[in-house]
Amino acid sequence: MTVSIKDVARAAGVSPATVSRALGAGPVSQQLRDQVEAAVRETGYRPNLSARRLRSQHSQTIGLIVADISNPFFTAVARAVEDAAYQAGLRVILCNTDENPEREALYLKLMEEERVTGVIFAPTRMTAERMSRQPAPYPMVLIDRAAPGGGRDAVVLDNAAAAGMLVEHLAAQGFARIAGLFGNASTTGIERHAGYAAAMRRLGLQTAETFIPPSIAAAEAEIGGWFVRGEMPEAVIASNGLLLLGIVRAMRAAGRRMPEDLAVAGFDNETWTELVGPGLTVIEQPVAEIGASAMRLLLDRLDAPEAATRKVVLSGRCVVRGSTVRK
Amino acid sequence: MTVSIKDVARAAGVSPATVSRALGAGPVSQQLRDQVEAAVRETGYRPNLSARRLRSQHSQTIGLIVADISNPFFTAVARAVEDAAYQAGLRVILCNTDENPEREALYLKLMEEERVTGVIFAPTRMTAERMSRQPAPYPMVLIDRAAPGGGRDAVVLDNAAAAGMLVEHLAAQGFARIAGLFGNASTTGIERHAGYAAAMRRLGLQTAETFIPPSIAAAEAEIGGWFVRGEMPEAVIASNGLLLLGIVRAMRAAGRRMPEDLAVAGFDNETWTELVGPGLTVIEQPVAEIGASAMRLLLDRLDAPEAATRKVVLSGRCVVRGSTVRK
DNA sequence: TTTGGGTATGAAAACGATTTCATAGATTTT
DNA sequence: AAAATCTATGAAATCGTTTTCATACCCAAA
Repeated sequence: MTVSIKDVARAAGVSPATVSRALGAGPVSQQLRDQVEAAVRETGYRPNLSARRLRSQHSQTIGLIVADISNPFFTAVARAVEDAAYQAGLRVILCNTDENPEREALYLKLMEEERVTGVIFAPTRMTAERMSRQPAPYPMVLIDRAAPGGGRDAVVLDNAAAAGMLVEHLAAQGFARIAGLFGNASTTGIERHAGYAAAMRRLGLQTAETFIPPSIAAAEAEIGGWFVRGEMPEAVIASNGLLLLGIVRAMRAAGRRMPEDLAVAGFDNETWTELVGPGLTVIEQPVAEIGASAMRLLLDRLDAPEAATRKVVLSGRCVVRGSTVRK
Repeated sequence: MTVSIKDVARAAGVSPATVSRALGAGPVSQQLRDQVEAAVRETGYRPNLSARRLRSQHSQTIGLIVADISNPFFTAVARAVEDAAYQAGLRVILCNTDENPEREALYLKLMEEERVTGVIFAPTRMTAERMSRQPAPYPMVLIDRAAPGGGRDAVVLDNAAAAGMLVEHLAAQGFARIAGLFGNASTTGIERHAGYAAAMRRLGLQTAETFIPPSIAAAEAEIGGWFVRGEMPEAVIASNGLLLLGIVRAMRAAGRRMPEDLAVAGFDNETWTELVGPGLTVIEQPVAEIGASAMRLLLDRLDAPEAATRKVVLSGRCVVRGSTVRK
């Protein structure tokens, strides 16, 4: 039924080995090369990647495991990774864990069974901790969230500094009671909180932090509660795009205005952040550079499996908009 | 180096065939089954999917080729497809073409080489036309955009009806000069235009349509031009999320208000549409159902390769918000 | 002229699993 | 008790490639 390299060999009047060499980079005379090419067209031959991978023992494939494919941050990073991988002649298997440790384990195992060359992975906090202890069965680069203790190659944002930038900007605008809303599932939430707390302390301000699950609904409920109970800060920082969205929703529902009723700042410069209300002040991450750096680290790791682990820390950019600027 | 089924067999004191059967569904005594299980743990064995697929001649994998992974419509559909595929014991390879026919061709070929069981595909207009002529080398279901002439299984929105709903809603609100902005790369743009034109004719109104590339920048430039030249309609319909975003941007840049200066309606109920200005009136697509239906069609097709092709047409829902409601 | 070293090619082994086929033993039927 | 049927297991073939190994040829060097 399916046409194999043998059929092509027969059609071209050569041996299977020659077909393989002609299709690859082997030494084959121009004449036979042409014959093979013609036979391929004639027979409609398509190489079988499973057979190729099995025999040659390398998959030319990397895995990219992200926490949430509907988060623009990850789609942007994925795009950069794909571009770089394509340049290097590698294919990418994209997997989405939905921040679910079970699915993380599932995909990590699957990558092993696919015999991937390497993996780029954005783990939940739980799995990140495990990562720093266990050795991986394949080269791995962590993105967005690093393993505590740093036993792994990683590319991350300078989360503490970025959170500090937001606090300082808000303080400079005259806000003193600055609250923080942090995701409790990833290490970024922890780090951003640390940066927030440090900056507040530096400025002699009192912290007011809340850790919640990284969902729109959780943030909306939390802020809604503040309104109901009347315990309002002057400003609030959200540690990711989902929480930011929840805050905006809650404010609309309650008919409050930014920044008069509550100044709002957050992370991730998604397309819509410039369009709601007076525009939202956010930290913009260098998404393309994160993806490209991760790929670089992975390729380097393939060359030198035993080299010391490296951690690339990139800086965010503070995009100031109306949501934090007093008129 | 790598541990194979033979190593497990040796460790368990049985033949490789028995290991294979124990791991799969073969008839094996409980005692040997336990021995094998212990040997697997002991050796750290992981099956080699390439070998398995090569021998068993089925990949248990489907391809999902979408036009733009950063479009929430496609991420939502992808999620539904993945869930359904997982239920059916199939894996999904997700590919992103960026509306680029070259990348479409690349991935279609790759799917062949991966020997996928089937493919779910959202083609550009150009490729959709080719699809209706050429037979596919594997079962295929089109989503979002159908092949003209309908030689393929497909799941689509009733685009004409949906566009008609928007026109009628706007007309009912008292808008008469209703312009339309349509993407020129996909069949959806064409169909939505047809629905728009038909509804306008029905209502005795004059059409004013523009076809542009599906990008934020293109829409922004187009609308910006209208403002500059002062040739403003009362309302505008955008045929997809990107164009809608461009319109909103142009209006903010020019300091215009919705719906006073221009009523705005569009497609795709993305999270941010409820948050900008007075909220945007949009057609909400049944994304989960689209993904689930596509998977259903594909599974049916696998069962009955020669059955007549089917086209599932789903209805959109009109979500009315402030951008089209006169106060 | 003989020898040596490339070079292009084919035959056959190998990759790691599944599956067919054969067989020994247990169980049922006559 | 003999024959027939099942059942669990192992040996070996097989999937479609790539890669080693052997070989025949050609050309340059001795």
